[in-house]
Amino acid sequence: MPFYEALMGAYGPRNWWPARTPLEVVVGAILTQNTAWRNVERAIERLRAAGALDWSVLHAMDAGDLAELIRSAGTYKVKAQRLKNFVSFLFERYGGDLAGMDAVPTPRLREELLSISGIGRETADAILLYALGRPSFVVDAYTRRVLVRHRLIDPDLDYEEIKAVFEDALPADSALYNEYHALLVEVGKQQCRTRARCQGCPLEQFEHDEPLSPTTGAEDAEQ
DNA sequence: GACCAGGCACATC
DNA sequence: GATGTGCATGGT
Repeated sequence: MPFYEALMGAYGPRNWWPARTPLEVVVGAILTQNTAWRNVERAIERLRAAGALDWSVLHAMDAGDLAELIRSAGTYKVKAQRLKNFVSFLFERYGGDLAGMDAVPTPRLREELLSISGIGRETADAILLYALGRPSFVVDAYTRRVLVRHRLIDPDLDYEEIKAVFEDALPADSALYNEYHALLVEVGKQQCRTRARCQGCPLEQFEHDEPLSPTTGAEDAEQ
């Protein structure tokens, strides 16, 4: 698995997602939409101070009050409603407990999450992977940018197609997906940001027709 | 002051 | 199906 190992060798385990509980992962996944993580952390700390990191509290809270608490995360009125949408879904369908989802197969659960207004593909996959431990690969702006810049994928693949590149190539292992995505974010943050060639990038050798990286490692999955 | 940051829904063509 | 726009804060 050279591509993965190149990243792992360069950065080591990342220990993503930076949240304490599954609830915080869900909240963070919604708040970080088009937003720097630092601003999300501030919002989560305000929620914690307000005692609002609790499904029942969030369920009972007025959307306007919630919006004020998460102001630092930007687009706060929109995100407050999106959080409320998720919490309503959680109570209506699963009794206000994420554990209620345990018996639901991942593909169906993903469809259910996508049916919630404000939960798109990346947010749904982040919740599935990082809050629920499901093997659902997360594709984000960094993933796309890094892979396109190193010519490992066609630039006009859409979200689901990029996701499939990984999921078809890798064993359905949530710990692996977790680490892989975290590593892609790390290299995306540090490299590949400008149009200039990535000097010293751990992926520098993975250009042009290098063996399509994410697929290496597939061998273990098949059979 | 422009531009970006771990998107998404909605309108429009 | 593809593209454009609003949402809105905080860092560089």
